Formats: sequence, structure tokens, C-alpha cells
Amino acid sequence: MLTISQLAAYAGVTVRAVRHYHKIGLLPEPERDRSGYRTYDAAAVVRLIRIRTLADAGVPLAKVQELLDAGPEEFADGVQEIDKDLRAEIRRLQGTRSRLARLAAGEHLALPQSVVDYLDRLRGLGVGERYIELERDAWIMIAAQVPDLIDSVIAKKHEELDDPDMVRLYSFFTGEPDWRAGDPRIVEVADILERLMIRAVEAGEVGADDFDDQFVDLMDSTMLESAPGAELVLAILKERGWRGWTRIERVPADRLPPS
Amino acid sequence: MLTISQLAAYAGVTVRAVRHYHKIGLLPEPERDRSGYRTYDAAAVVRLIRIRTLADAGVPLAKVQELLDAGPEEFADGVQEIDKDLRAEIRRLQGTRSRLARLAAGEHLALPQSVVDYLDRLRGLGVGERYIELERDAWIMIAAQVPDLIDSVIAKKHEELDDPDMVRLYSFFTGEPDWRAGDPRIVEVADILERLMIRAVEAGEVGADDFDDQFVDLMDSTMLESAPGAELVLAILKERGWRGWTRIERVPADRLPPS
DNA sequence: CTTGACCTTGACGCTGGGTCAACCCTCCAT
DNA sequence: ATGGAGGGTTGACCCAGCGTCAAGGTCAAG
Repeated sequence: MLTISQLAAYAGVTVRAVRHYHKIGLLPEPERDRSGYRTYDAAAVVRLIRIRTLADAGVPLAKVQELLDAGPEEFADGVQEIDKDLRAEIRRLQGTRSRLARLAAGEHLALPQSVVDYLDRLRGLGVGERYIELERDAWIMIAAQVPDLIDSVIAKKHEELDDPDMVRLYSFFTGEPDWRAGDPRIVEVADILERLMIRAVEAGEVGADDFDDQFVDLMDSTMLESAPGAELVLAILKERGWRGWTRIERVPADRLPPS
Repeated sequence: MLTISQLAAYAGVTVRAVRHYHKIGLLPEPERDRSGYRTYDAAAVVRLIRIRTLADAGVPLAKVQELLDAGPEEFADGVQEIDKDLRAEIRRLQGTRSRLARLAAGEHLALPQSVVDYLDRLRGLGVGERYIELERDAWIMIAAQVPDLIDSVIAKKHEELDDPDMVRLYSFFTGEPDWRAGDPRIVEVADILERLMIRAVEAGEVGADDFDDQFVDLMDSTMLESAPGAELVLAILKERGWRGWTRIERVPADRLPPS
């Protein structure tokens, strides 16, 4: 006959755990000797080891009880199910490992790969790190609000970057992004942007996107919030008869303000 | 700006969890809008996703806080450590899977492989299943009390089984193990056992074991508890001048009771 | 007889939130 | 303007699976 600590040690559990199993009725209370000590037999060892095998597999104790007190085919089914969960858990941990490695490598897990690639392309064009951080934050906000649109938006952005004028536009954002009203470069930016807009209108791309108004508003306001100079550039373009940013519109000539 | 549910959804957590992180100071409380709603920016998204990445890896939230607020080399070390734990956990789960498979196959995980092999050999000799269960339980009790001796004991048992007389002895245990005083077969068993003992004495094996007295007592009492007929056989042998079971002793001739 | 290692019951603590409850804010359709 | 849906807010209680005292009774050895 065994004492509780012998039983516990052999099964690889603590004495406290064994008593817990008694309390919840998972392991039957054994006989006591004359001094009140519990005395265990081989059946208790077998049961306890089964309990641990299942519990180690992550099975809640209540289900362990069900399984151990069920018929053999029910037991086999349950074990099958548990094994499936174990395999899934192992895969999950492997995924966690790779995410952890990416986190340690300094990757921004807050954004889908497409956006990361886009930002890398900007960086490759010589765009300053401070501006890229602004863009990154803006894309995070957009991705958080419309996660399923982000890939198609980024695809459009990539197309835009195929245009050398657009590349020139971005190169303005190199270095300090602290634009101030009166900076003469703002006019240069506006000139480039206007050329791009004209080309877009000529190519019939205006109004050709599949995004709804609400989303266009989101893009515009996010970009305006993040890029301080954008407001000033937009003001100039507005004088020249343009409206919009994400979606370009030409204001009718008769409503143009006097230049 | 994001609401709490947008933030939570994007990071793949519940609103409740985000508020929990605020309460424990893991994620800073953001500004509120005029109606008291929390408004989140991109930095919160980044921080929350980092929290989740670490928490998914099983890191307790208190340590997550430490890590995120620490320097880069401390962070890298911590991640290294976590990844080590993850690998260990994956190996543990794979071990659990194999134990689970053995459990489902009806194996007795309560005994080391050596004992299982020994019992299989008995089964192969035609020993009855009921007796084998008795032996199994006895070995479980012994293994639980002296786990590091069990392998050498079993090795001795295997040697014994090389003797045809011992095999004959075991074959008596086939079928019902309910021995009763007066059963003539008990004398047969005693005869065989005596032959074995004489041979052991002649081979100089008596007293040649490396086990201490306490352990010999344990073996004897366990076997006597489990095998009901053993007592009767031992009584006959005692009359013939033998003592012991695990460790054989020849009682000096002058102390022999009259036969 | 003492000492130290066990045994007993009982109660509280811990992680990481889930799950109400009770109430406020905003927006949209009527 | 009104009512309802669908957000948001705090607060309080609840869970598993034990760990960790606390406050003693028992056993074996010296």
C-alpha cells in the first residue's frame, strides 16, 4: 500500500493535486489507515496516471472524468478528438514561433505584407524615414477600419508608383516633413500633382474606382491627419479647380474662383 | 481614430481584453472623445498586436509589460528565452501525443517498459490473464515504492524464466488463481519451488543479491498480498526448512522442525 | 523524548479574462 | 421628437487548476 506522497511522486503530480482530484470526485477516496492516512492500491496508480495523461493533453478535468467513466468506443472517439486538438495546438505554436521571430526582427506585424512591401518600395525611392512612419501609421488606421479593401488599395498605389512624376512627388517628402505655409516647394508639389491629375483625367481613370464614398472620405481624412503639408497643397489645387485626393474631381469651369 | 471595438477586432482580441489591459496598465488609456468613448491611434494598434504576439506565446502579461518597456537587447534576450520555451512546449505536446496513443491502445502506462515486457513473456508462457493482472498490480506497487530498482529486479526475473522448472511453476498459475488450503497441487508447486531453491543454493546464488533487507521485505509482502496461494506454498516450504521468497535462506538443520 | 518528515483539513490567491448588469451615447427611420 | 438598434461605459462576480500558507496530528529514527 502507498501513501499519498508515494502515489503522487510516482505519477508525477503533487500531493495537492491528488487531494484536489479527490475533492472533485475524479479519483475515488481510498481507505484510510487507523491514523487517518489515505492508503492507495495499484488501481489508484493506474487511474491517476490516466488522469495525468489526459490532463497533460490539455483536457479539462470534467471531461477527463467523462472519458474515464465512459465505454471504450466513446473513449477512443474522445482520444481521437483530443489528438486532433493537440495537432492543431502544435501547429499554432509553430505559427506563434514564426510571428515571434518576425517581431524580434523588428517587423511590423500590424500591417499586411502588401502594405509592408509598399512602404519598402517608398523607402527604396529615398523617401525619408520620418515620412514613412507617418504613412505607416496612416495605413494602420485604414487597415484597421477596412481590412478587406487594403490589398486592392495598395495595388492601386503600386500602379501609381510606376509613374515617374509620382516618384518625383514622393521624393519631396524626403527629409523633414514639416511643411509650413509659404514654403515655395509647396507650389512645386502642387504642380506635379496637377500634372498627375490631368494625366489621370485624360486616361479616363477619374471616378473609375470601386470604392464607396465613405471609404474615400476615410482615406482622405486619414491622409490629411497624418501629412501636415497635404492641407496646404490641397488648398493650392483647390484654387486651380481640383477637388479630392483619393478620388479626383474637376470642378466645372463656370464655378472656378477667379485666379 | 478607432473605437475600442475596431481596435479589438483588428488585433484579434475581445473588447473586454483591451479594457483588461488598460486596467493592469499594459496598454495606456487613450484619449476620450466628448462622449467618453476611447479613441485609439496607430501606436495603440502596434502595441496591442505586440502584446498579443507575446501573450499568444504563453508569456504572462506581467512579463509582457517588462519586455515591451525594456531595451532592445533585453527584449531580444527575452524573446530568445520564450522561443526556447515554445520549442520545449512543442516537444512536450509531441510526447503527450505518443503517450495518448499508447493509452488508447490499452497500454499500461503505469509500468516501465521492462515490466511490460516481462508480463508479456509470462502471457506468452500461457499464464492466465487473471494471474497476470495480480502480478501487474504487484509490480505497480513495487515500482511506485522503488522506481530505480525495478529494472534490475526484472532482469533477475527474466533470468529465472530461463529455467524450465520456473516455467513449469508459472504454468500452475494458468487458469484460476483461487488456491485453497488442501489443494493437492500446492504440494506439486512446493516440490518445484524446492528444486529451484536447491539449484539456487548449489549455484551459490543465495544471498548474492544487492538489495537491502527493507526492499526484500517489500517484495515478499507485496507478493504475499497479491498471490493468495503463495502463503500456503510458503507454509509447506517452511516445514521443509526453507525461508524467504525473494531472498532464499536455508534454515540450519538443527533448527528444523520435525517433519 | 525530540526531531524532522509526513499526513490532515481549510481557506485564500493567482491568470486571463468571460459573463452578466445597468446605464449612457449616437445614429437612423419614422 | 421619438424610439430602437447598436455601439460605448463601469462594476462586480465567476471559472479552472491548482500553489501556498496555516495550524495542527502522526510516524520512524536516534
